[in-house]
Amino acid sequence: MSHWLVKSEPNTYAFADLQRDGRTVWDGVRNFTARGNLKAMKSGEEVLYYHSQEGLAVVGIAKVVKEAFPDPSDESGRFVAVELAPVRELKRPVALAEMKANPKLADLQVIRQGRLSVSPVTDDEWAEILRMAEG
DNA sequence: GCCAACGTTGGC
DNA sequence: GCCAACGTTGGC
Repeated sequence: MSHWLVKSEPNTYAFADLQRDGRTVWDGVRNFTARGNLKAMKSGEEVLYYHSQEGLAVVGIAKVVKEAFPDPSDESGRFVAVELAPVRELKRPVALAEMKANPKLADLQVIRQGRLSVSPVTDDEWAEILRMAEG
């Protein structure tokens, strides 16, 4: 099972919106690296939910409930979407600044490549972020 | 609000 | 196929 991280601007679609909706189509990704990551997601895999622009923290865990399919918002047919459902809110948000300050997370892809909206998280990184959130 | 980083587009 | 120009993202 792989783990992932997705970014969303909370004033556009916050984790609370996902909790309210129950599930959502994760569309609008227009970056080929991110597309590759979306295509690699398998049902049931868990995803860290990061708030960009405002919050700047991982706030919750979601899971993949539908694997990659053509992005309904993309007329070119080149991009894909998945569906995500909420798992739970973290006990405590883990801020980007904390992750940057943690040597165990030095290779976290979202830190190394800040603009990537969908990125993989290794098992060790996943465990470390959850430890930071929940002890 | 600014600016750096970087991915995509399009002309050649 | 290269590369300059452009647009967008996202942290600060």
